[in-house]
Amino acid sequence: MVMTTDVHGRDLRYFVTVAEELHFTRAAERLYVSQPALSKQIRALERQLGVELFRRERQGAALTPAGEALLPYARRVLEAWEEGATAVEEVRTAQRSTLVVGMSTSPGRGGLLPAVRSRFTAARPEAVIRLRQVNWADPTAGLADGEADVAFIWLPVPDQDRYAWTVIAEEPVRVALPDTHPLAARAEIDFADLLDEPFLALPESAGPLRDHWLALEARDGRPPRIGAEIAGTEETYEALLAGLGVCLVAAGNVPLLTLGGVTTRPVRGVPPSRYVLAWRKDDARRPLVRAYAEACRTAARGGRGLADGP
Amino acid sequence: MVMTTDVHGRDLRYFVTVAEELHFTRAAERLYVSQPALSKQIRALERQLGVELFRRERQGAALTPAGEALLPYARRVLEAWEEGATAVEEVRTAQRSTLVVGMSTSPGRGGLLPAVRSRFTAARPEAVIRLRQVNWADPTAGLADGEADVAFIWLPVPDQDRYAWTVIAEEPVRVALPDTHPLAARAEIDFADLLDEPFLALPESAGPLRDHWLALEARDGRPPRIGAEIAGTEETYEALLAGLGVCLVAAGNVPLLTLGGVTTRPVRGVPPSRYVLAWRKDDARRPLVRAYAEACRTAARGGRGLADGP
DNA sequence: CTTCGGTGATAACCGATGGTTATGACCACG
DNA sequence: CGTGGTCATAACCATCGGTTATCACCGAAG
Repeated sequence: MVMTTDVHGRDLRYFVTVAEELHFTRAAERLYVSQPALSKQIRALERQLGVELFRRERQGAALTPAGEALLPYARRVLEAWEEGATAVEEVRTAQRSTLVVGMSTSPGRGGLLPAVRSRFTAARPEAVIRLRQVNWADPTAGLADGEADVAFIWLPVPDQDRYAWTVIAEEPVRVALPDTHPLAARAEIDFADLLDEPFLALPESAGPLRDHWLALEARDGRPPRIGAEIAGTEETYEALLAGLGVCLVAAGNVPLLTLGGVTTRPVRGVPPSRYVLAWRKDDARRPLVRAYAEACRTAARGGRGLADGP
Repeated sequence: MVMTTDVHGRDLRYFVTVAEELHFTRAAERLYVSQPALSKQIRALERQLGVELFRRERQGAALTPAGEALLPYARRVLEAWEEGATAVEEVRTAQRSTLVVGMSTSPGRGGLLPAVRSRFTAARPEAVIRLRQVNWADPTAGLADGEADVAFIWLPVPDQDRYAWTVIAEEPVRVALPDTHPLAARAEIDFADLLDEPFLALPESAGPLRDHWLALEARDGRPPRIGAEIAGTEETYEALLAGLGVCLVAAGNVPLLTLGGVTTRPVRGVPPSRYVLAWRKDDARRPLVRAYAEACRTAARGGRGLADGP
């Protein structure tokens, strides 16, 4: 196994140009460098290879056998790199013109998504939207790991200073119970009456959001009973039916759960939840992100006093 | 046309290694560089391409789509370069193990060449000798332009300080004439009697060697008449037959011309000529050159007091 | 024979690059 | 809650790759 040292693409480009011109000064002009710089680099390449590539003569240069041997490979190297750079460039532009929208569940809410989409597409006709449903284990719905560029999520978000958002809705909280649950008979429920109920909880990794849906701040320090962990709509529905526990749910999400056998009731004593479109602060300047956020504000009929944050 | 900037092969090697390890620290170890250096270089490559190649995560790194796209091309670039370097290396070793022997005419002289070859091959069995006949326009028989590594030539050599040599023979000079020439009747000729004869001369480019064979130093400042220029044995023979002029010839080269119709006679008043094996001083350390010179010394029965020079 | 124009090589210099070690922020794990 | 692993950052330094100015060389043209 021969150990070959690395080469700078520039040196090969210089070499090929000199090989084409057979003239250092002219090649230097074509390359927009000074002739001494070119001479030195070619010399360095020769030293690196341990062989002369050109014979310097009065009226220019001539390829040595070694130079002759190298030339086609040098061209191949440059060509391969050019193709690689182009391939990357394509990915780059493709990803610059597609926006991935993360969501934990369907946003629903009376055609919110189509409304945003049509506004967004009007502003950015060339852009492509990809929706991506993300497991509830990730409270940022894909923002954290770069899977999504923007995301429909519930506050609070962990790592608060890495994200910005605009509020879409502030919704009262209801409790979801199996029809068979004793409390299901009541028209409205005090959260105090739920303190001893087993709760369905988001995975640990959801951090403060898990606490939020357990209404930790309304429990006065007493730890909740966890009936099961849930990471998706269907899971939750099945867990409710199975009587593993109850759970809080935003008013706007109620339709996702009330498929039969499950009821929801208003809850007193729990603050409303805020549903937001969020993005990484790093991406705040990306045109597609800005455009989507703007589309979202207007679609949610901005001006109702809903604030951006943080 | 997209303008792609150059890339250093090292950066691609770093990239490929990280892509294989998916782990900066391990990759840095494999590459024998520090982890910060690797991080910085990858970052630089990403900045150059304007795109992230890896997503840094807790337990290592993962390729982004752009990185995924680049990887195969990066491998192709490295591979192409590896092949190119190998090709050059082959040329290098080939040329290091072949010795090109330049000569203006066949050295003849009773099997000199086979004797040198056998001695040389005994010392360097792996080496290959290539003989190369060079036009008389080049008095260094190919040393000057690199066509030959060693050469059998006549002194004086131009650019004296660029070459070294070992003397093979010091031979008396004769004059070659057509049989029909009046002077051909004499057994021996004074050079004074040749002063007005037209001479066959080497090309201008032969420099001092041309003057030598015109015996300029024996003419006392009177310019010679040039009957024709000659650049090869057959040319010379034909020119002599045609009566275009006479010419001086070393005793050892007489057999090359006396094919019929041409005679040679000893000349008084012209110093003997020295036939040498010469090489570029730059090459004085090359093993093959040294070995050939040594073989030449012994084959010419060194110790007869023939000096090396300069 | 000298001058002149054009070749590539060399020198002196300077900012950028690519490496080092030391350190930090972060997070998973006992 | 330390501890050990990740990658990133900082400060520093030698080398690299470029510049301009200049040289040595040689062929062509006065």
